[in-house]
Amino acid sequence: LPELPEVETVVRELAPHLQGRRILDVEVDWARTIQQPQEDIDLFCATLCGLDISGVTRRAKYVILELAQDNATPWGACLIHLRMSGRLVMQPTGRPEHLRVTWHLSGRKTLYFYNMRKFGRVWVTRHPGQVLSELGPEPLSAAFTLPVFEKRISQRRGMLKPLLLNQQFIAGLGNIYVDESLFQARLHPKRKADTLDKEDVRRLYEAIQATLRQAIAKHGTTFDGLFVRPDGETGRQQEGLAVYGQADLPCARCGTPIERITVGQRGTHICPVCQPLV
DNA sequence: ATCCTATCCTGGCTGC
DNA sequence: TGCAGCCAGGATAGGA
Repeated sequence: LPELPEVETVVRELAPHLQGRRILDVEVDWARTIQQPQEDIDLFCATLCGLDISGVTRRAKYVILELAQDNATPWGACLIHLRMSGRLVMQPTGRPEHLRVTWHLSGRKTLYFYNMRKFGRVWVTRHPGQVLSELGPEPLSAAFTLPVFEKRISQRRGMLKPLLLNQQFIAGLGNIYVDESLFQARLHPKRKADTLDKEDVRRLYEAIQATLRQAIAKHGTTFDGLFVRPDGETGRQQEGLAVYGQADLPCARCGTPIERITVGQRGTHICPVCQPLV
């Protein structure tokens, strides 16, 4: 399930293929993929054609294809959100199933967007900041300091897990890395944000960053076969997961079987001993 | 602010 | 074996 580390992996590995290339033609095979201009395939394609990809970056779980005219004048961006099952790859899978968008580029390169469950969305906009305006801070950015996190969390009272999944509170975490971060911080996902002391908050802050950094270093998690890298390879972080998908297996810290519970209607994995609900 | 439900989707699994 | 029904999961919307 693509979260921040998976999207970061996609961006890093796509960039050398896409940077500086011109968009020659675009095909859309499922109109509802196009979020902006909403479901207007012809306008979407006409807008993109002729523009150049000047950079490939990330914000939260969005891939950002920065666009320019004549490789010089900034124009705007094409945003791609993979949601559950989206894949951005540089070669076709051999089967046309689930192919939603195709970008034909200069230099005989082609970018394919596959999306089995049709949740993924694509935007083309002159003002990407407007689409991204509601997102919370980037957890690995220099601006996301411990004092910033302390202040934000002190203003909340809800359960930790739904809070960390809230993209307006902090951007980029999903089900896997929230569970992993809470385990590493030894905090129960149902703990209320206003019951944490300063040391709890510090551990959570460190755990979020460490969890994301390690996952990026391992090129993301391919847990269910959904996430693949642009070259078709899988991630490696699934081998390093401590709790996610580890139900009934012994906790690496204390040996107690990992439990799968439900928190905020979401499947959740914990060690009941290491993460007590005080 | 917080919490719950519904919606969007399909492949895979469960149970009869 | 076959098939209906359920579930996961990111994000958002609407109601309590």
